[in-house]
Amino acid sequence: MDKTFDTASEPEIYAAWEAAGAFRAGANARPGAQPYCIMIPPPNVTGSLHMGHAFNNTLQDILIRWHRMRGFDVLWQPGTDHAGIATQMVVERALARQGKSRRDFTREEFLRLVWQQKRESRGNIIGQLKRLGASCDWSREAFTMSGAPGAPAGEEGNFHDAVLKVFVELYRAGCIYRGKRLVNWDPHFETAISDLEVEQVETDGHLWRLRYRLADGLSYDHPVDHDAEGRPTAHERRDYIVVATTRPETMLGDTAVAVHPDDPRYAGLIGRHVILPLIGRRIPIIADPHADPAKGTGAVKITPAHDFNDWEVGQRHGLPAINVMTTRAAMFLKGNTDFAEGCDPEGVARVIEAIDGADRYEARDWIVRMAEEEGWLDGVDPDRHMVPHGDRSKVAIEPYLTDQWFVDARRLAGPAIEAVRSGRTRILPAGHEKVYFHWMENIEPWCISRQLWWGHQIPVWYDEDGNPYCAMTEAEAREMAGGRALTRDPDVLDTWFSSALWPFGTLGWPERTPELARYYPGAALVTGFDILFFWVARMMMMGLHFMGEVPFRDVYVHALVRDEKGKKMSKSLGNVLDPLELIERYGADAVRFTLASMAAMGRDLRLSESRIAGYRNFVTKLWNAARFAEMNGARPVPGFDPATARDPLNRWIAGETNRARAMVDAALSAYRFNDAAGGLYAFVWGRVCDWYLELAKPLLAEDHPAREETRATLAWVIDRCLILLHPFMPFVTEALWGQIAPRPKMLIHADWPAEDFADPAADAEIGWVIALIEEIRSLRAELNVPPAAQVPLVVVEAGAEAAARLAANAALIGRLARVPEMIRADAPPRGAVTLTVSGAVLCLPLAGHVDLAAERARLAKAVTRLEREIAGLDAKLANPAFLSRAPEEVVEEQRRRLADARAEADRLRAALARVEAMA
RNA sequence: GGGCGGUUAGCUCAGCCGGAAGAGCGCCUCGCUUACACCGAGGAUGGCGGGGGUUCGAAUCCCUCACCGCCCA
Repeated sequence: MDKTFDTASEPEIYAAWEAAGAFRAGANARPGAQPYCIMIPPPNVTGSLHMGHAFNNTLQDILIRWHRMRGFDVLWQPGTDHAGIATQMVVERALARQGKSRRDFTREEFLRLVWQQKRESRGNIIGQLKRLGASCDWSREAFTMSGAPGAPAGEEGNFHDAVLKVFVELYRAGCIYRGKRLVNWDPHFETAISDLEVEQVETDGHLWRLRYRLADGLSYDHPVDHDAEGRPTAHERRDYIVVATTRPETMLGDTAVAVHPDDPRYAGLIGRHVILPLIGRRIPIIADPHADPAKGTGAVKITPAHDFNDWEVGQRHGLPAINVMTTRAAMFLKGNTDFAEGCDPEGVARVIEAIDGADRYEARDWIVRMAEEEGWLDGVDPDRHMVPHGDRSKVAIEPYLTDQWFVDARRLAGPAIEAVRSGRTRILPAGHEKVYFHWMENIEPWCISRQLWWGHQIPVWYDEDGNPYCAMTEAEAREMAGGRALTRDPDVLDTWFSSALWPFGTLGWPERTPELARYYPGAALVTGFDILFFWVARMMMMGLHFMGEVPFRDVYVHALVRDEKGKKMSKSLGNVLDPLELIERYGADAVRFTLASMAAMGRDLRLSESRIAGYRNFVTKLWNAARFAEMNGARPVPGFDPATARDPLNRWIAGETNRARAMVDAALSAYRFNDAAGGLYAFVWGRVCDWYLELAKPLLAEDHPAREETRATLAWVIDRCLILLHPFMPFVTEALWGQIAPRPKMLIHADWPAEDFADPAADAEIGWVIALIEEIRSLRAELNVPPAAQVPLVVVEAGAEAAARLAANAALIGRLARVPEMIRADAPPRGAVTLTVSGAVLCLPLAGHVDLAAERARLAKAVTRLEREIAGLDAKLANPAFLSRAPEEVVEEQRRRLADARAEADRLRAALARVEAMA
């Protein structure tokens, strides 16, 4: 065996699992097994594996492998989603490099290109998941566009049917409708996006104050000074009203000015009119609570077609909505009759001349300049405010008035709220339930149409009069239309609309497949907090509506992976740790184990490379433990039961092993991955390697009577380590499993143990021996005894139990504590150092080696510490309130501690006295 | 503005249904003892963010303040 595990062999191991069909649904299931199903959060088909994916899929793989070994009927359903905007963007960018755009192609031609892109990209992310060790059933790989018209060979799933069926049924149930609404419009991609795809970005901008002249020669007194109570003390005569805005360019679409109904400053102006600068449109001054008297000037311009709040105001007051922009957020003025109506033709002509077709920001600059030149700019203040941006395009989104399709989410939300409230689906950590409820209870209509080509085209056809016919096929729609000529709605559905069907669409729905019956609902969903709304909430709604049952029992929401400084990893910050690079350097096992051990519930994790290196060392440690076993002839003995071992050491490690197994089971059942990983680390390194292997060395000597038993136990322990670690570190464990012995099954299908063995007497004995060895080592090191010095152990007093333990373990103690012999004596020899072990008085005669000053310091320090503890315990036990109110066992515990501390302090004081006598 | 989370050893973090402050990494001192130097042995290091309170007892529960982060307006 080599000295380290070669991580370059990980892909071969993966290939062996795949070749054996080890990941197939139901593989290793025991007869009558319960199903255990996890749906992978489908990564974007054009994406590549980032830390979040690595984390998310590591956790899923741990759960999956653990259940598979326990004999459940396991399905880990993999797949990708078609990521409408992102994928179309990839193809359009490639075309742009050739100086082409999608408009140079027909829709069918373009889609062929996208499918080609999909097939090329798909291998990326899937290959990366495989590199991580994800044991998904790849034979069932799904895709959210499978079976769509134009899908090439190999893409003939029926997901498209499922999506259309869901649309048609929701439409017929009245849960989907079309309407002209203000939507979040992405001017870069020229499509509507949903509320959730909008990011609010705090931006430094300005608040411009514009003077709108009052119509009809009107003027009013505006307060310009106030006394302490806020009563106006001075006024100014104005023939204009000042509105404050962060977006002057939208003024061309203004249809009112709003003031607060209770704002005394403007009370007299309500119902009057102003004349819009530049174009001379006459618009009313209205009273609406949307105007905030404390903000800006208290008067706001109202542009219903370009602002959500203004849209609401417009609805309340019956204002017209004038759209002044194109789908690219350039000014749309020429030939815009809504815009020109009622305006001064000269002004309109001038504005068209200056900024028609100009970008919204150029238009802003021009308008501000005009305001300055013409004297209607009242002032400018810097203003930091939130600007909505498209989460994909990163450009400022434009509220835009168009016809779009919406899901009446409110109707679907009810059952989804109830399911979590009643506990049919648990959200972990529970804190996220609150967030879920809050969002669900305030849910807004969901805009599901996208002005893209790549996606599920909306199954609605229109006749010449614009009447819609919603059906699964055009033929059906035509029948509904009485044979009239139809044209199909060109828009496609939001990708999340199809992802919402993932839990049942991947299992064959709308067909009633056996898989659907067996694996729905899933056991768990493992996902990041960021898509709780995008995805989880929508799966809940769709699952309940179409399956009548929740899509999963547990939702484990994990945290975000950040860089070591706590920053969110992002490409623009350049702080991205590439999981594949880390895997290349440290191996997938180390990366996985790191992620698992940092997966404390509900807390973000900061990933640092040194931590990964530490767990790479752990892989090596395990490897060398197995190597040690091999070198000592420890081979697995079929049917060996460590409960039959006689030596306490072997019985002890058997108990430790079973406790470790129980710990892992408990931790994983509660999704406490970090506890499981940390506990395994402590067990394998801290118990098995540091103690069992060392203590076993004497027993493995050629002539030792317990040799065979110890070999068998050692092999058994190593096997158990491999089994327990396998869900976390699948590669190195599988490699060792195969190397150690020929096996009937690969480790991935090994049976997870369930026995419950413990021998308290052996535990107590070995615990005592370990404590003694630690004590001796510690003393020698602190007193600067040369490592090579051989010092005997002097037994001054020993109870029956201690004497027996000493006798039985003399060889182990001698080797690990470097005491070649044990001597009996009636009193501590002069210059001997006393050990503190229970049930015996033992010393080390260090007269010749000891550094007296160091020893005196050591003892004095220990005595001081004990005295402090004794004083504290004394005070506690002297407190009548404590004695009467604290539980009996707690009081007892304190008494015991006090007695122990006193006894030890006495011993140390005696030792200190001897040292001082020698000095 | 509303909500949520964080503040524990030099660093990254556990512990938080209240009863002796923990891990990993780093650091210091020893050590090539035939599994492992990606190692072994030993060691140092903590007003558990500040202030109040509840309690016999608080890192853990309550209130409050400060700073940091996230989500929603």
